[in-house]
Amino acid sequence: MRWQDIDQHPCSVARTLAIVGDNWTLLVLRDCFLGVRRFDQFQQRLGVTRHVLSDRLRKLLDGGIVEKVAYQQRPVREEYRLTDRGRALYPVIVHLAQWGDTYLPHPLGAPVTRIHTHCGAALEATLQCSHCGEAVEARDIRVEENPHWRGKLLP
Amino acid sequence: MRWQDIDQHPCSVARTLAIVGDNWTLLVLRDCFLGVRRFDQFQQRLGVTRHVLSDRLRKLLDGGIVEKVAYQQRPVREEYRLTDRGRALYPVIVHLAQWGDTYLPHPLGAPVTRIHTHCGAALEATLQCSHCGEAVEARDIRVEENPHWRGKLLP
DNA sequence: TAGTCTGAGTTCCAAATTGGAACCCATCAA
DNA sequence: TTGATGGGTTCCAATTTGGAACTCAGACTA
Repeated sequence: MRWQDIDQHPCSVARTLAIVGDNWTLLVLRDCFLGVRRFDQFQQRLGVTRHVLSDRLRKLLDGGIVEKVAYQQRPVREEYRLTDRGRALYPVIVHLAQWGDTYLPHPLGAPVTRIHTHCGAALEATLQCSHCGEAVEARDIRVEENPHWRGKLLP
Repeated sequence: MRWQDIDQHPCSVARTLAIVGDNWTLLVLRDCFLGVRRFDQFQQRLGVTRHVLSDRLRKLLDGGIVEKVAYQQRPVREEYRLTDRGRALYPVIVHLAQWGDTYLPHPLGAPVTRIHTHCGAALEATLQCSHCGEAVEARDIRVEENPHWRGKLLP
């Protein structure tokens, strides 16, 4: 199968990754959440080549994760801003950052700390069940296949 | 910059993505969490070519995310199992799946439901602050640069 | 005893994608 | 008039991928 066909897949993870699962795209998103908005700024920070960046930003646009907003007329200059859909991916970035901080620590410490502005504490995200409020680990989860795909998706 | 150099980066997200941020690797991980363990099973489910799969599994091994365990002797056959480090990536997969279910819904509904075995409810993960217990959104977070990189990492 | 099957890869080649660099275009500023 | 600036596109060589075939060790089968 080609990578470009995975957006056809019934799995939600696969369809999501068809937009953001690419080598550079999650780093572009990380930068979006740090407030980066302009093409050249992404390019300099990531060191990715310009046409790859151009292609990835187009995919994020097509997926509705960022939108182009003109920040000046004459000459028209546009920047890329996260949409609400895009901001909903924040937990993914936070958990990737936390995993890295925990398991691949940098000798000089974590480069940034995320502060929850409402309470002032450093954010430590855990997977929590919104029903019972308990912290959830992978072993506490059972996966149920929905009737239409019975026997087709699970191993 | 080459993609292969991003593991040098001070950013924890970048270093994490150096291991899992590849086109196919997060799908391999998704399958790990569904219980897939054997080379041919990954290969058939993903449709990825064998040498790409071989390469990705090696990176997951090197990153300590999976380990090889012999499930029979003579001939020795080994399977790939998640380590504790690997299981700690579960929130990433869960949030990717939830995002896909919400924003790229499949006409036939979500393919699988994750049930929290302790309480029996379908898991709906939210990003929560472990200090105050409140649900956290991207706009509620302020990023603080740690002293050593002052002025170098943030835009 | 030869032939075939299985699991887990490795090797080969053509096709697609990337990295690097240069180029383009509209506008502003000197 | 020349040169920046921002946001790209175009070109080519080098790398990576997709697809298919091959390997290898042991087991099963007739």
